Amino acid sequence: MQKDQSLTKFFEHIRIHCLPNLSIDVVIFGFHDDRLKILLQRFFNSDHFVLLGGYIEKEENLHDSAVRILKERTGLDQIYLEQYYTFGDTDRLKTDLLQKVSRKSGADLPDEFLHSSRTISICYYSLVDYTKVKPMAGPFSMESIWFDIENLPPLLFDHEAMIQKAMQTLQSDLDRKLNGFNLMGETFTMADLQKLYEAVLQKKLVRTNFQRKMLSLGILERLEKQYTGKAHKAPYLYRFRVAR
Amino acid sequence: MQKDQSLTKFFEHIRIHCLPNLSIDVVIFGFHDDRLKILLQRFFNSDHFVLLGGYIEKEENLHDSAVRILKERTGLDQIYLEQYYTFGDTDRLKTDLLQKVSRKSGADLPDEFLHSSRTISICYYSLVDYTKVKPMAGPFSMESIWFDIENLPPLLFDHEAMIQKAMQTLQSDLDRKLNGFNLMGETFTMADLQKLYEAVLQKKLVRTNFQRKMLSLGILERLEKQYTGKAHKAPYLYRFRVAR
DNA sequence: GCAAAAGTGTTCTCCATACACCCATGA
DNA sequence: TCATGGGTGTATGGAGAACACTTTTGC
Repeated sequence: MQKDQSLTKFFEHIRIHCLPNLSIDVVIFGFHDDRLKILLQRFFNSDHFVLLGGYIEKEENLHDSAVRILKERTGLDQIYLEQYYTFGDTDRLKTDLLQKVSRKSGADLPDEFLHSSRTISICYYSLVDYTKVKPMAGPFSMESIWFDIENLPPLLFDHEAMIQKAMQTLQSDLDRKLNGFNLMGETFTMADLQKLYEAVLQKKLVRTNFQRKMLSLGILERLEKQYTGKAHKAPYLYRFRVAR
Repeated sequence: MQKDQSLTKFFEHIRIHCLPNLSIDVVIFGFHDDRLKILLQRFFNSDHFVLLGGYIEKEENLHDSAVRILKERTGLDQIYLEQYYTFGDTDRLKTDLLQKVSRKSGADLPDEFLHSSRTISICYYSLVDYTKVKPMAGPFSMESIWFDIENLPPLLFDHEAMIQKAMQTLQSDLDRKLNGFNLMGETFTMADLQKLYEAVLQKKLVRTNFQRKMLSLGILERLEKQYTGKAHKAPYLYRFRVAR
């Protein structure tokens, strides 16, 4: 494996072209099987995971940087991204745990990681259409995996706190910014939408009132009925009316 | 004037002890004469102003850094601080304007400013008791002045956008976090409090309903009446009931 | 007593909740 | 015709808006 060499090259590239002491991490939310999911990448070959992230090029706007990182790793364009917090505690990298994990997994981490200098991370959360994401490998990992928000694997650094704060932000943004729609596909039933809201807010909602509330927003376009072959009334499909 | 020399020393100190490419800026809100105010510092001897800010020491937590900067410049301890956004566009320093202002004012700015490298600024807003602030001089300025939010002076960099976003954040935080109280003194009348809310939300509120709403929160303690000598009913004084 | 401001009571509307009811579908 | 889920109607309660009313104060 020439992992070592390519990683060294990677870090050299970062050192030359990117801002020191800074990184971007992105909490990528998706929705599938009635559950809210987060896309994480395995940290080398360990049993720990981390958020997708990257570094900021010297001549690149912050937001553009987050967009680029996401595009590189998910193949997605036109992504919904929201900056929500910047994490900068001196002990946020938890290097003790990092070294333990690295030893245990036999990963041959470069010094840049094991004794990494202080890094401040600007965090974004992103809402994506789960079905459209094609996870791609990153420099620290061969695989990216979707995890249930309820059932996350062990995480490195302060990425658990990042996810928690992203979740809180999403919850309080959901009604105000109506951005939950970015998690859905092109068309969907009212039941789908309700399940999404329930997954984000982590509580049950009353079906009939939810329907009225959504319709009263005036942003849904009712399409034809969806006949599923199930023994009950066929639900309407809806689409988001694009603001013009 | 040995401004040049001390500034050079200051920047050398920064280069050694602080993180490169990063800064902190703080929007300091106060309330006086029924108006919402912001504390700004004159940029050298120019007619332009900037937010109070500073740099992050290499071994200092982000929040601690903001606290230190505020304490150095206002003398305040126990300050209400909230991180709200990180600004990082490549053109945010608006160096064209900076150079023009510098030439016009005859300020002899060090190269670090005129051709300053990319800086990403982590922004906080702070709510302080106006009467307790004793503005102190900073490295770039002799004077700090309170300005009406409605009547700000010309600003450098992207500090106008920072203030605007801080204002939006404060407005939407006001009801949810009930942090407006940090802008008031120890005791106050209901009319004082209403004027504060009106200044922040920039709209008139209905007196009678405002009173009921505030009292129903259960966080106000009613004290003795305040006899002002005016020819009308004396209002009660209130104090914030500290959570125990 | 009067004007001005503070405090309280009352009504109305709106929205969220809760729940009853009917409708459509396929077995 | 029955079970299941989808869609609509309706009663209720609480919060906010609007406004009438009373109380207190110093002149």
